[in-house]
Amino acid sequence: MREEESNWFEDLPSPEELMPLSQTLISPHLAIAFDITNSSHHQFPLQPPSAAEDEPARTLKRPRLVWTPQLHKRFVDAVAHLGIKNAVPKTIMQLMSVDGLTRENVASHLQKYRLYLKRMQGLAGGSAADSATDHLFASSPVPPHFLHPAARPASDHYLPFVPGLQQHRNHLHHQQHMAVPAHFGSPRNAHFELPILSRMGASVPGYVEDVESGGRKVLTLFPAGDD
DNA sequence: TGATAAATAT
DNA sequence: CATATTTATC
Repeated sequence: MREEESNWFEDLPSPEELMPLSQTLISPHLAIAFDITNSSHHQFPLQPPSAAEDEPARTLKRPRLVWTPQLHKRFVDAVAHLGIKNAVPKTIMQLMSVDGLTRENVASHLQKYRLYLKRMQGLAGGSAADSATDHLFASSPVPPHFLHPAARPASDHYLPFVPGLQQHRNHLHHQQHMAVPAHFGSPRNAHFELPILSRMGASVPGYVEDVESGGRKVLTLFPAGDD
């Protein structure tokens, strides 16, 4: 009964501000389990033949975002270069320039990341054993400035880090189609459309793949380049 | 069923 | 924007 979910795209940065990377949408399991990307087939979401209705991106609820280690790496990198002061969700999101990534996503992740840093401070020098919870965060090295209360002055920038500066030749290995999961073929699962790709203005070769995992739709952003 | 991650609400 | 709470996923 909520019709107010049609505001996710309003946070989308302008194409000019955006430095779209090559992101691939794949199933979380495969993304995390393997370090490979695998685009299945069409770059376009499955669309019902002769279906008059489209443009569902406006009213559909966005699938859960899965933070891959690579994506988190990019997040940390952005925060590091921005500095703690400027490391606000909006700025981080803009610097990351990951298509499909919303400010809410970054804000939520930032919250967890801060708690992670705080928790890590408490156990500094002692046992830094990750309790299987910080796996994601542990995957990426934490800049020293993060743990320091007043380590660096306000006018400090790690690096310029201009969006588009790290333009690597993101080679999307969309060669092989992903292996079909054992439990593929969910009985009753609606299909969701990928929103942003369409409006990116042909800037990003991102691939869209809607995957139902055992009955739930999950969206995974999979950065292929950088570092 | 519980724990964790992400989303959503305040 | 930060924090708290709720929801979904593992």
